Amino acid sequence: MATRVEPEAGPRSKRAAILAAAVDCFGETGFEATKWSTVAERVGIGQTALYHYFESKTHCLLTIMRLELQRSHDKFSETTADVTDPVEALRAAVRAAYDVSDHEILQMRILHNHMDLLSGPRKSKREEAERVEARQLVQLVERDWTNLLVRGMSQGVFPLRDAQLLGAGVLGLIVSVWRWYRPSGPTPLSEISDLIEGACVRMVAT
Amino acid sequence: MATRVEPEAGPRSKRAAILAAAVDCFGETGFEATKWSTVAERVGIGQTALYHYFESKTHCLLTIMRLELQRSHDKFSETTADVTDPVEALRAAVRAAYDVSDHEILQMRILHNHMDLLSGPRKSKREEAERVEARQLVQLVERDWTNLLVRGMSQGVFPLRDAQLLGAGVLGLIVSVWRWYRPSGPTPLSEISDLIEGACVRMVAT
DNA sequence: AAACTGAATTGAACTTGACTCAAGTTGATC
DNA sequence: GATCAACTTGAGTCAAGTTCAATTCAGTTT
Repeated sequence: MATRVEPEAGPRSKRAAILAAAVDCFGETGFEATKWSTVAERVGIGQTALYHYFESKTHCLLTIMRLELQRSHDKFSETTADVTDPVEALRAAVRAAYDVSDHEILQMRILHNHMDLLSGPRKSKREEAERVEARQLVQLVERDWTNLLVRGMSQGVFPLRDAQLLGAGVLGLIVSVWRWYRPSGPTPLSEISDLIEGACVRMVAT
Repeated sequence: MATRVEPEAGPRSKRAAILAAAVDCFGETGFEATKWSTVAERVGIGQTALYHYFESKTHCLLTIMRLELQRSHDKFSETTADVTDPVEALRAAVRAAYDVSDHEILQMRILHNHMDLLSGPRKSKREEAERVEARQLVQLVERDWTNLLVRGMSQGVFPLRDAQLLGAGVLGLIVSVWRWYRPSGPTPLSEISDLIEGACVRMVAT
């Protein structure tokens, strides 16, 4: 496990502040709709100072996406590591997917609203580096879910099916929520979590 | 049911050609990545001629989205109209959702990659009109699925659950495919359709 | 303390691509 | 062949992202 070192070292670096502000702006206003200069304003620096930390607005977006993917994968691993029963592991994984802060909800929204960015190659070096890394993390997360299903199937707990396809389905079902969910909305996240948890179990274990 | 009259009347109108070209470009290259002028080129007209038909690039996108939503709703209605058994209706609806041409696949991709556009209001009149109409169609499609579930639940065929939330889940699961599916990919759409059909039935009817 | 260093920051100019406008062309109809 | 609406264009404007050379700042060396 080579843990990446985020370049946030310098004590007067505003990288973290920029990322936080960008998540707020991109998440609430939308990536295209938010002016890059607005992010600078919110941090309290000039527009051009942003380019000291990120090569472009898109580079910042890709970084946010990669960080969120990393977080998702890590949380999945932590949560399911010590659960042997496949059904319980599945339940725990779904619950973990919805055990998130408001800020993380925004990151989810940003991530899934811009997944298409990961398909085509980018022109600049650093953007492309982030894209490739994010792309790999997507595959890693997909494999996380596939493996969970494979484990259950080989134990005879889940009926045999195309684990990869079904895993994509489960994952798709879970993340589809971030398209429409708003913390201010009428349905509490806990209720959603419960319903999706049940749905996933039925989908996989029936 | 007031059926909208698409302004494609004039015999030398290139509106349909523009829409078709835009679907190809936006679907393959992505909306942001494709230059508006490229669409004009592909149709064989000057860039400014586009503005005779669409107020803006975004207006064209919103129109594509609305048309696709209309198509989805119509297809759902046609398919489920004469099926009384809820389980069979559900199966038929899922199958219909994946019974699409290559061009329609692109439209799906475009639609679901830009759903977020429908949340915030637009500045210009015609864009806003398309947005509102699309927004209503989204709700209509959601209601289509919810009603299908409600019908099954009240008949005692489906266990009682939050039909609206479960409907959103089913719909989310189905459309999540358009994020990653490519006709050139390894998995044929028929296989995906079968797996999702089964998954939906288990999710809802178990 | 003065000199030095690299990180951080800035204002002004540049680039790109969406969009506007005034003027022109085309084709159906009378 | 005159008229009118639909359609098309060239020559621009404008907004927002980006580049770059010059500058400030904080910490380190001498």
